[in-house]
Amino acid sequence: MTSEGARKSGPAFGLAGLAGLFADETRAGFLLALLDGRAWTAGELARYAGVAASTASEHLGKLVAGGLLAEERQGRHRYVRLADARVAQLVEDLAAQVDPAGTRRPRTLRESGAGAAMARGRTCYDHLAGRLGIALTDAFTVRGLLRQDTGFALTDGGLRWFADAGIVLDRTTRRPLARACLDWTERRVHLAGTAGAALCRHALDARWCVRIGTERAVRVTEEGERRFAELLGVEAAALR
Amino acid sequence: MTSEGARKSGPAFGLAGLAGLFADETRAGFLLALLDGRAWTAGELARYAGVAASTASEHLGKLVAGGLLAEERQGRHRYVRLADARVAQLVEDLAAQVDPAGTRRPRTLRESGAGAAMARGRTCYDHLAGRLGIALTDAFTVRGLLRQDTGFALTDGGLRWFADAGIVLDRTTRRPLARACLDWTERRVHLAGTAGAALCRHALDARWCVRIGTERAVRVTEEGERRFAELLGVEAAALR
DNA sequence: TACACGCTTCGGTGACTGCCGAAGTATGTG
DNA sequence: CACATACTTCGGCAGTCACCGAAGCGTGTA
Repeated sequence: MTSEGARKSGPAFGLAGLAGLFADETRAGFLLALLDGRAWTAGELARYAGVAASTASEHLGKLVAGGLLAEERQGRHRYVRLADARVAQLVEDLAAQVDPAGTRRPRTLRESGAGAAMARGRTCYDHLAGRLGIALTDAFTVRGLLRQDTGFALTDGGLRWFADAGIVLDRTTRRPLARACLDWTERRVHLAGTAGAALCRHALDARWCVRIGTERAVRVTEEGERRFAELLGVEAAALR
Repeated sequence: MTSEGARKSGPAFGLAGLAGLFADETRAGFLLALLDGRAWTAGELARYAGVAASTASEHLGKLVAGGLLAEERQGRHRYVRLADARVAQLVEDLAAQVDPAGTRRPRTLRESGAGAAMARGRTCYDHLAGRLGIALTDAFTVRGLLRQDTGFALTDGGLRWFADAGIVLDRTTRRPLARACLDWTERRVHLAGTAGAALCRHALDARWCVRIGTERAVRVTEEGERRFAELLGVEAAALR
């Protein structure tokens, strides 16, 4: 059974084939790194994972062929990012299944500096996560904008909230408006889906939050504290 | 880096380790077979997958050690089943990501006899799936019992429906009451979660549905047709 | 007690795969 | 046109892993 040539952008051959793409430490590291939603170059990923450029190149070839990554060539750079929100969700789901036991303690410890900022607030693919994401999600819930007791869905009040805040929700896609994403450092769910993405995008555009450095950590600005207090009744202290 | 002895019921070492458990055709076949929610013996799985008993035994050891399967020894039999609903969901999610392209056409064709019954109605771990599951989910939705436009959650009317039907929902667990499960033959979502499981259990207990043979296919009884029409306004034709 | 059966353990084998460095190609720069 | 940079391809190596059959162990049956 030889390779038969790259199947056209299709997903891997089967459950086992798909899982095989995740089943290598280096590739898994790539995917987790790419969970920040940004595009990385092949070289960045190679250095990040500590492998030779040639090795990274081969891994990227498999991930792209398997449909997990999208690539974009710009000059001599090869930018890759997660193919879509479905893939991001899959990576999250797998990671959430794994981390419950806290298998990553050493790493959490090692990077305690950057780790603290990441725990406070960060992006998870295209929505807000960390304590920030959870605080906002909790605020939505207690104010009756988000219903979590019988599933996970925005209420009519929630729809109004987005409209009032001037955040447009694209309701034409097949992606769910609201979905729960399990934060694997906090073990709590936060708002993902179209609404989570729109909120995150708006928060960054309006500078309610800003990215810290090149990592996916984010910090709430003073403007953000004011707006979150005003619109959701969230105390500033909960965002720090 | 040797095995260091089986980690106590803990999940696999990391994302890559977990994925590695799925990344073998035989093990993946086991997991998909076990998606019926029943307990299989080691021998049954070995014959099903077409491998030697010794090979199956080794695979089961890994799956159990990785926390994906629960085992129960009875005399000279070793029964295994999916460890819990979280694992079942993970298998579903992976499978759903893979099948979009219809990679399994040949198999669908080969078993067209049993396949037709499976497409009509079946269980997916602990809830109803196939056209039956989708028809019921649609009925819930159009009657305002289930909200899918802003996420996926039962409405208050939905809670009343379950109460009126005499189906008790266990709301003490951390498992969500309602979740969407993507059916990978129909490419449509259907009701899973605590409510989906309770509905399925009740439907089987009350003989609204009966299992066909040893497979996971189910058929709606005449009593079931009456009750589904009465309680949800579903036409009998939609259930056949 | 003898035998059948289900499962497990063990040794060996073949295939696969991740890794590297070296050489090659394409792109941007002095 | 050289030269540096980013990536890819190739050959080779080493480790891992799925597989089998044979032998062993424990359970249920004649």
